[in-house]
Amino acid sequence: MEKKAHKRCFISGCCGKNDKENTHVGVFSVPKASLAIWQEIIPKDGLTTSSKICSRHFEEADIEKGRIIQDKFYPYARWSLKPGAVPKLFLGSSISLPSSLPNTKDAPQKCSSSKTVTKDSPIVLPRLLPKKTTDTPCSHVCDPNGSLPVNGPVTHYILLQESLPSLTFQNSNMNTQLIRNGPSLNTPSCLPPISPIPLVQNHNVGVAPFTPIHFDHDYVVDTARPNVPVEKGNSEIAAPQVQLQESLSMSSSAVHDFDHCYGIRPSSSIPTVEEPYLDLDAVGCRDFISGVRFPSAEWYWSFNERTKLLICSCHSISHDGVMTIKTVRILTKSKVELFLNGKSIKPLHMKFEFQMKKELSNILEAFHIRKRCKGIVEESLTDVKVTDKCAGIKDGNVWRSKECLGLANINVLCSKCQLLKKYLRRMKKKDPTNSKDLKKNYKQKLNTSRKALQRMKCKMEKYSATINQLRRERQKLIWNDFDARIKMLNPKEQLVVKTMIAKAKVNPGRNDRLTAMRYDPEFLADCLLIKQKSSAVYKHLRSKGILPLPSQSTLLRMAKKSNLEGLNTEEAGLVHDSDEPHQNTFDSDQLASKNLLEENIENGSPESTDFTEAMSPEIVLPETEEMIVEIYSVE
DNA sequence: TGGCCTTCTGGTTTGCCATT
DNA sequence: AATGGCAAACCAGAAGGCCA
Repeated sequence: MEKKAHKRCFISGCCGKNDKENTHVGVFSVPKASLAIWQEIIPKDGLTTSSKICSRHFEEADIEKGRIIQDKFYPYARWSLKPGAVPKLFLGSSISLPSSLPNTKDAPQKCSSSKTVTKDSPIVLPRLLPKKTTDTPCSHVCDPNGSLPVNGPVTHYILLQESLPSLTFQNSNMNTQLIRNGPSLNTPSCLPPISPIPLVQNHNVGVAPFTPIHFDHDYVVDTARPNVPVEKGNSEIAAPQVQLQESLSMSSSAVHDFDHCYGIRPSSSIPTVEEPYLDLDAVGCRDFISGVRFPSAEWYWSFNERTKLLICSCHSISHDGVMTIKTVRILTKSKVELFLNGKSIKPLHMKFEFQMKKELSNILEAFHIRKRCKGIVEESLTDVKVTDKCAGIKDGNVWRSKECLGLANINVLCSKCQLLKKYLRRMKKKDPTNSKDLKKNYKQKLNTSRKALQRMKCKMEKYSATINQLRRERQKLIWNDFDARIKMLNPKEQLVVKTMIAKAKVNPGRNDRLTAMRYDPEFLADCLLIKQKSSAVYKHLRSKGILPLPSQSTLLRMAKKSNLEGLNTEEAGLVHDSDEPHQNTFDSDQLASKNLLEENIENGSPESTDFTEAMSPEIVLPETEEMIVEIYSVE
């Protein structure tokens, strides 16, 4: 659909909008404020505010096509001209841009981009342009399938970075030809020589192809080895086996593959009797026992002719009703074995050999005197918890050693049970649950812990005081240095830093609002100036935290207040100290604003005709100008 | 072809809330 | 009560679309 003429560019008649290749071409209206300037620049008569000028007549820098946020470009749906932008390119009325002509719509649009003028070039006026170019609307036609013939001076090119590695270069006097995927591109000789990029064999990896490789670990994977029999030549392995075989009296011909070598000894419990057993008849037995004195009347002899067993026994019943049977068996003519309730015992400090009958009588006497080990009957030890490794056995409320000797020593316990008793007492101390006075122990522990806690608190207070003192000293040093450095800044910079510090001291309320923040009036005045110059910049500076700027409503209230107070600029803090040797960073801006205001006055601005008259409160000025007048009226 | 309307964008004003 | 902050409503200018 052909664009209507009134929407075409006033200068070239191009359509604007999107061309055939969907390349966006903006069309701008003539700003009212710039109409007079544009009429002077554009030689064609009849330019009105309703006229449209396409973007091809403006430099790229004058067109806002989007914004960059965090290094990412976000294009505007509608392009706009920057303030003060004027058309500079192809301003001749008779010229028609190649890609914008209605009758050359099929011409590729990319050519137009190559026909523009570089920024360093002067403004191209109509007289500098070719008088007649309509016959050859595009002097160089882009052929996407072939090479690009250049019939005229080419001003600039776009080099694709990703194409560089695959390019080869062919130098010539005038042009350098770039070959990329078949089609060749001509580049001017003015372009700097492009050094070929070394090809890297690794794909997409910046690693040198011959970088030596170092492994962190060395693994040797070996195949599974069969179970090899032990060779006889290996003495380290074979020796234990031989030893084992010898110890076990096993056949030496057998081959074994043992992991461990254990030596098994014969039991030592088998009594080795060197002397022959007592072999007496009744008469001989009577002769043997004659002359042996009994320790008491309970003792008596007994002899079994069949088994040739000669024993001397004693049955006694204790006061608690426990029967004890002590037996002395005559093994040989010089050895005896003692039994207690049928169990062989070997009490300490007793003899088991004798030479004379008197010595046998002494053995019986000693055996008679010795009392039976009663076991550990202490009530406090009945509930002691022991491990499985304990050598004691609990029978009812009586502890007894597994190796109880049967006969007590001096006390009522044998030596084994005596040891067990000590052990049980130790376990009782270790196990607090076995303690009767558990509550007492806990109280003692509690008191001990309280005392320890008190000591720790005292230490902590002492250390805290030390830490706080060190912190204060450190802070003092920091602030001294900080103050010294701040004083090196100019007053405006000091004000900014102080405002930042004040903002940092404010406790953020709900929603992180710094409602307790109080700005310096002078700082607020500067903020208002920034806001008046560019609201977008102000928002950016504030949102990004570049400067500690107040909210817009704050600025507005401040401005209103200053107006309501009868332009009392000093109270409103809008006046800069004229005696200040350092000029703040906005002085140049204020000067520019002042100049602009004066220009408006000279041009017959309806607000005022004289600068001094603008100070009069009767004259109603826009707030922004009023602020500027306030500032410079004092200066 | 000119004018009107819609849409988009940025700026301003207002009201409400929270904190000191 | 004073102050700061935020969000929504409102307004203005410019770009683009539509229509007689």
